[in-house]
Amino acid sequence: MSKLLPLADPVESVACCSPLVSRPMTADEAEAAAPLLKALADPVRLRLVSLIASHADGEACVCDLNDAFDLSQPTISHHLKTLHEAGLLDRSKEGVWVYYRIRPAAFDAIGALLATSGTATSGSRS
Amino acid sequence: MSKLLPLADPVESVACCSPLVSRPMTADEAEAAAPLLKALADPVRLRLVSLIASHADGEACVCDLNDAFDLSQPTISHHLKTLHEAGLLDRSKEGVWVYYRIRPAAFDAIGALLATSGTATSGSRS
DNA sequence: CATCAATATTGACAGATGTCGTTGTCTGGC
DNA sequence: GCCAGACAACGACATCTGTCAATATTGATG
Repeated sequence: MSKLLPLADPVESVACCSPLVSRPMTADEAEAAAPLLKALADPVRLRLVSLIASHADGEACVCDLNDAFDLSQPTISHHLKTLHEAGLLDRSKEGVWVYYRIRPAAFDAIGALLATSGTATSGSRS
Repeated sequence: MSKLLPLADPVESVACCSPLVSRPMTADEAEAAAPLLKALADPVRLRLVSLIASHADGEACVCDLNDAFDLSQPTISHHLKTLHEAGLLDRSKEGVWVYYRIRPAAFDAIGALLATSGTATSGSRS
């Protein structure tokens, strides 16, 4: 499920001038992958994800997140919803509080995507 | 340059419940990183990058790219400009033709970012 | 039950984005 | 010098997005 695109065979990739990926993305694959990146492509949401990831257990309460921004509560709530609907965050309610947790699989998928699109797999020394 | 955020010490990360990253992203870091993702967060641009990456040498002529889509030439040109301005693609003119090439460093940066935000570093088994 | 605190939902609005048609700018060939 | 082809820039337009204020919902508590 995290295999969005087949990478070219490692052996082949090492050779001088072979393509970076074995075949281009299909339109459907692109349509499926774009929403994940879109959800992440906002400074506020990036920080939200980062904040949650930097908490112990990779989960954080909305009340903590609200305080980290100068934005209104509904705005934060909206961004969290966006991330949740994209499948990047899990939600769980505990009493009055709501906790959001990083969903690792989604980030793995994006990682695979990027390794695919560019070169990021094994850190090219630029 | 590709180090957008410091990961938690590997040693610590292995321990049960320590944070995934050593510290959250700053607002400035997020503002800097978001445009890269935003440039990539579009189905057409994803396919463009993918198409270029799947060409030998990781470069492709605009004329080839235009034919792969049902969109107008100006639209493709616009998307290529977006990717170029985000630093994801390099441009070079050869006679009448213009070639776009994957810029690996930019993708490395995004890769580091994601390893940071989520878990994608070492393939978590979901 | 009344009230308060934590989140979500709704509605509104300015600004960004994707697309197109048209026009402009090169470059190479006649 | 002129024309045709490859690509970029411009202007227009509909849609999407981020934000807020106001309101609703839900759970704990007195």
